[in-house]
Amino acid sequence: MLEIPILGLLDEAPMHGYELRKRLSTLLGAFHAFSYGSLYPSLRRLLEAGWIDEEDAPEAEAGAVGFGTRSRRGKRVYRLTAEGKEHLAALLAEVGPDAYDDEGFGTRLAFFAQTRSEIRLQILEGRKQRMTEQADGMRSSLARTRERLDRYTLQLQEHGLETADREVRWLTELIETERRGPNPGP
Amino acid sequence: MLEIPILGLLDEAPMHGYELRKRLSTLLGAFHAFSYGSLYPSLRRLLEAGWIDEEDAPEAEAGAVGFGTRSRRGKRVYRLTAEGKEHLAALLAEVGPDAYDDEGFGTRLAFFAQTRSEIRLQILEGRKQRMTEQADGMRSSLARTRERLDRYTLQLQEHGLETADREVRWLTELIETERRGPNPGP
DNA sequence: GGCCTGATGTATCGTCCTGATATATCGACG
DNA sequence: CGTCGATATATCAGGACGATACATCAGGCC
Repeated sequence: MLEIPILGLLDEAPMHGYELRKRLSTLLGAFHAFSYGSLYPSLRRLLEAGWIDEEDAPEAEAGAVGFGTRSRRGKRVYRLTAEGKEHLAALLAEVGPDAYDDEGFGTRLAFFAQTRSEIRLQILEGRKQRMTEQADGMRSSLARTRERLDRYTLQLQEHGLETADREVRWLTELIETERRGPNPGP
Repeated sequence: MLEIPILGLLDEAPMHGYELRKRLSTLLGAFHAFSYGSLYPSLRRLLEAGWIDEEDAPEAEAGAVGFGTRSRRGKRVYRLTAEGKEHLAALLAEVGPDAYDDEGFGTRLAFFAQTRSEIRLQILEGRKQRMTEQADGMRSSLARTRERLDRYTLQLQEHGLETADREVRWLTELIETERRGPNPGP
């Protein structure tokens, strides 16, 4: 879910929902934006888990601070807790399938600066392997069916294949750069 | 939802769910695969709407053919109805926002051969405009924040931007090809 | 002053998808 | 004859998406 991006952004500075959403849209570029329909429920879950808490906003009224009942115009500012910081570190250091798919990889890369170089390399290699497999799968499927496809389906599949191949090359560069100049960890 | 790809595939030949799913995974290449959790409910909805019906499978038993109760091993073969064929044609000829986003465009392109050249051009132009706007948004956001971004976030955003730019160029080529050699409609 | 628009800000709802899981049959291979 | 992988259908819990509702606030405009 939105665990990593929310915790990651709150690690930089306390923030309210609206601002989180704006930052999320630009942060991930290719990896789409998220709607309020997922943002606010996520914040609630993170609150319940204790990873974040609510900072007293200057204008906030006392009494009746339940989720959804707010007397004055409440700007709800969220902040990362100590447990949340630990949890975020654990999530970012996670290697395995989750870290290699589109969303898992994208969100982790966006917060790579907060990880050790060793972990960064493992995630990059895992993602590269995943994308290589995907590209090879598309390539062989295309080779098998090429002559049966109409012009448009063919264009669609070739474009998809080239996109995958390009990502593999990009990852290769990232890996080489990482090996040559291993930035210090967080 | 899965309306277009299911109807489109069934238009080529009657098929059962499992085969639909296999064809869907390869058909769309870049535009991800779909799970059974969305496929079977979609089939049910399409049945209820009357766009498809169930062909008698040779081995199928009589009585109790309700969805979910099947006496013998039931290979349920689906077929496009006349209304379904009309509905599909209407969907494919739809121009507007829905036809320009990732999913809407991908699925329509895969069945472009069943559309008139005029519609094809409109959809390609719409998609191109959409992607151009997206790329420009990323470009200006990147220009504004470039110096504040760490190396990894920068790489992520630049890769996303290049991917968007590449798609615009690809669409430009498709449009030119379409204008030069307007394939006949279906 | 009075009005409107657009940005800020929080929140929920219906519809649908995803990933996991359960169940059963079929063909091939040793 | 047993077992393994492919074929095949189906459901469930959890959660995402898009739309929408509702406020406040700053600024322009007459």
